[in-house]
Amino acid sequence: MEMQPYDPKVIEPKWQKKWEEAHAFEAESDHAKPKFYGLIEFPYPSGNGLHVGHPRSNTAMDIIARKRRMQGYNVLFPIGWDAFGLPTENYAIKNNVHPAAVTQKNIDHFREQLKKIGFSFDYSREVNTTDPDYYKWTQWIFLKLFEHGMVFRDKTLVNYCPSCKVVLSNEDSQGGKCDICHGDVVQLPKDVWYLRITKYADRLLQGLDIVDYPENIKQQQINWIGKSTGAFVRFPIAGADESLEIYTTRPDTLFGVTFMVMAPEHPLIDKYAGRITNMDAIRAYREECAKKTEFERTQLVKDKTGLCIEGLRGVNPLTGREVPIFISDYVMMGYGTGAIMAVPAHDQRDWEFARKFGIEIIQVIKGGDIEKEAYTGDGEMINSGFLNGYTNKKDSINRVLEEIEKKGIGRAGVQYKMKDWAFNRQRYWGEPIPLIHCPHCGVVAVPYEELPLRLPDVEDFQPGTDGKSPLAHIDSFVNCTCPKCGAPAQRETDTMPQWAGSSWYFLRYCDPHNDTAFASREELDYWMPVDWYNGGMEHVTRHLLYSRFWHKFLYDIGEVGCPEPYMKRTAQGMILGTDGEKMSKSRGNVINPDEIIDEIGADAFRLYEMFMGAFDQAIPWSTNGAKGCRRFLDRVWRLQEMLVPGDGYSEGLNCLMHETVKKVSLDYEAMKFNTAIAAMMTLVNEMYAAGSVTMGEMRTLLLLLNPVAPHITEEMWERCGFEGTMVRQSWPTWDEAAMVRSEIEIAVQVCGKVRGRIHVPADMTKEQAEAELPAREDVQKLLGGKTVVKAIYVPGRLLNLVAR
RNA sequence: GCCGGAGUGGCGGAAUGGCAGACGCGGCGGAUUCAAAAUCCGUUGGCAGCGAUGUCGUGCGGGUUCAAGUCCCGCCUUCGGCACCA
Repeated sequence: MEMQPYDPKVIEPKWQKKWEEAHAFEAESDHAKPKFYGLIEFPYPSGNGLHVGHPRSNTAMDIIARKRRMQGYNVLFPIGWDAFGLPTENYAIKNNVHPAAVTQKNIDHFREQLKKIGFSFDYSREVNTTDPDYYKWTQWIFLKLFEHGMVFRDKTLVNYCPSCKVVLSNEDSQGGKCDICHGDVVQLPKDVWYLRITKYADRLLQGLDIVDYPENIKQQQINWIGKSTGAFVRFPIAGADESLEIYTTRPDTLFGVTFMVMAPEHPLIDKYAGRITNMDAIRAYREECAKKTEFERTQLVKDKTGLCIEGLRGVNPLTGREVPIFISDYVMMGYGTGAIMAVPAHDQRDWEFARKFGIEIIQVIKGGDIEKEAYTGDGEMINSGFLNGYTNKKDSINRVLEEIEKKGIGRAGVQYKMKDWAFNRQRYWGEPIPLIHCPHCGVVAVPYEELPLRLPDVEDFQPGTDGKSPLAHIDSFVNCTCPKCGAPAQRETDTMPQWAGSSWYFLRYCDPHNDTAFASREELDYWMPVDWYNGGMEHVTRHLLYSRFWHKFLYDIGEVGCPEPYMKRTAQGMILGTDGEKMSKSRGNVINPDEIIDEIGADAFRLYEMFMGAFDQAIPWSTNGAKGCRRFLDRVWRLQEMLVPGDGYSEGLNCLMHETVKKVSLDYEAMKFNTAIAAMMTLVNEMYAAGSVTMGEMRTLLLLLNPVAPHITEEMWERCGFEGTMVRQSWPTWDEAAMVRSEIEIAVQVCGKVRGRIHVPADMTKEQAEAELPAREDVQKLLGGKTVVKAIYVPGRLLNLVAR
């Protein structure tokens, strides 16, 4: 009988429908079972539809989730939509439609695309951040943060994107570029709502010790948090009743201070404007600095600019020595105290500044050549009063800190590069911030029972030129009464950033339909923490940090039971265009997943995305490579023609079967999908070489391949007449004993070079082999008359003969 | 400048210190076909040789070792992240 050819267009929809009807992938309510919570970053449903990067991340977790089900776990593998955000809002403005309508359309399109790839998501737990039933709880958590003093308003210099017309957090403006439109960000003084993430800086660092993240992700977070230890020291201002406080990591160099520097925006300058004799020049310099873009300020580091503040002098609190105070934009207002003590002998930036302005350089640590550059190494302390003779940096820092505290001129302290999270956006398509401005009571929280505070319908989503959110123009939204005193009051009109909804969505998945809590504690305690979270590297210093922060806060107020949300994090590499460049519309190198699936089927598409290279590395797309994966599935399909009876493994394939089960099982766990698939390809090649496949061999092969290629394996499972569907079969096991061969082939090296191969008994010991093998005839032949000095036998591998 | 990766055939990439190049793509030869596609079989790192075989080969220069793609020291190139962070 002629066998039907492999036709994914028929079998893929067939099985997708069957799975859906059987609710095959819905998490079970049975809390007695061991659980596995696998998570992928929920997508932003953009108008462009799915790109080939989504399936790479999703397939990887899908493989793990499917394997876990077969291992007997109760698996939660959810999906949802991170749907607030500017691209949708901008599209809505441009096309004159409501963002909610755009969002719904995009979500429907995404869901349809994901279903076509056969991911084993639990669609019954879908969440959507723009759904009022969801953002009610985003607002609820915000109010909890507010209640606990974690929300504050401050007028400071903030990152502002003139093109998107929004204030951005530090995380959203890395490198001085807007994260949304990639345009230049400017610094403006603005009144902004902040979340006190810096209060959690230390905890966010410590938490990294108990989680399983790749080292580079940990490092990036550590660098972003940027903790440094040092000291705050007050330098009295000569002739005034006030001090200029500085932060330094090198208090041991206090005796080498020859000047001080303030940031251009430092408030003390205005306070003493009357005493400063060159205030006009100072004002001119400040204006010059304000005009510089982030790029100019950071890239032109070679040439330091600045100006001496005439009429203000600082006094070194340890030596009594008077030093000049400068203003310069190499000191930032946003870090430390906005002022520094300058030690040109031992800090390269101070050294360059001193050289330019002809300031004295006093060496206090022996070493280097301070005529050429600052010496930042260790050495014996000199010119440093009570510190003279100290040779250990730690000791001298401890000694000087002791002295500073004794004299009451400062204290030890820490600083972080991370800043508080600028949290409000002047845009429409986000969660309304549930706060009310009352003329009598100040800022008042919207009562919990009034949540969700819904987004009002508006005609015009365009942000105002006045820097206000579109909501500010809706009187019916803005005007309200104060919940405290009943007086007429006004609502906050800014919305939350896109990162708000994604900071806790993994909690909602645990209990997505709960309308009395964001999730019940019982469900949270069962499912949390997330066992395995896969996503992209671009979220390491944004979403990953923000959500850890929210989670730790919820933990502190007793709402969740675990201190870290994600036990294990992995990250996939980016898929590049066939030209090796990042995919982009403008380059015209975008691969459309729909077209690939249409051509080779979803299973081959999944297979190729996992096979193309190391999972965590960037990799260019290869059209032929993808076809090769389809070819492999065709070969698997045709194995049906070679089926012979037998539940076990045939003698010739027995070893390889066990080896492959082991290899594939371990490689999936390590996300080494490429080598797992290679092992299955080798097995299939050997089956062809053998000319027949037993039922038992077929069964195992289908089980191993199922997580990667679920449709074809289900279809073949059915055609082979195996029981049930594959979803809840048991994962195959291997037997180490079965993998031992009686005789093995090893390489023979002479002086480290391979000269030939011989067969030896597998159970030969090292001693035995080294004593007996050199004398063997086939070994002697390879020696070419040389005399063996030493023999080294590596069991199962090789024999190396050192010979003369 | 700092932090973290990566440099291996024509290409994507494999290799607990132990036979470099698994697996796939591409190429070449053959079978099948009227022909092509598809499929199947064989072959495929460079150089020399009809051949067995020899020889050179994992970015560069040293080193450790019986044995180095892998470990150590010193560089180069490249990608990603941060960056005047006191």
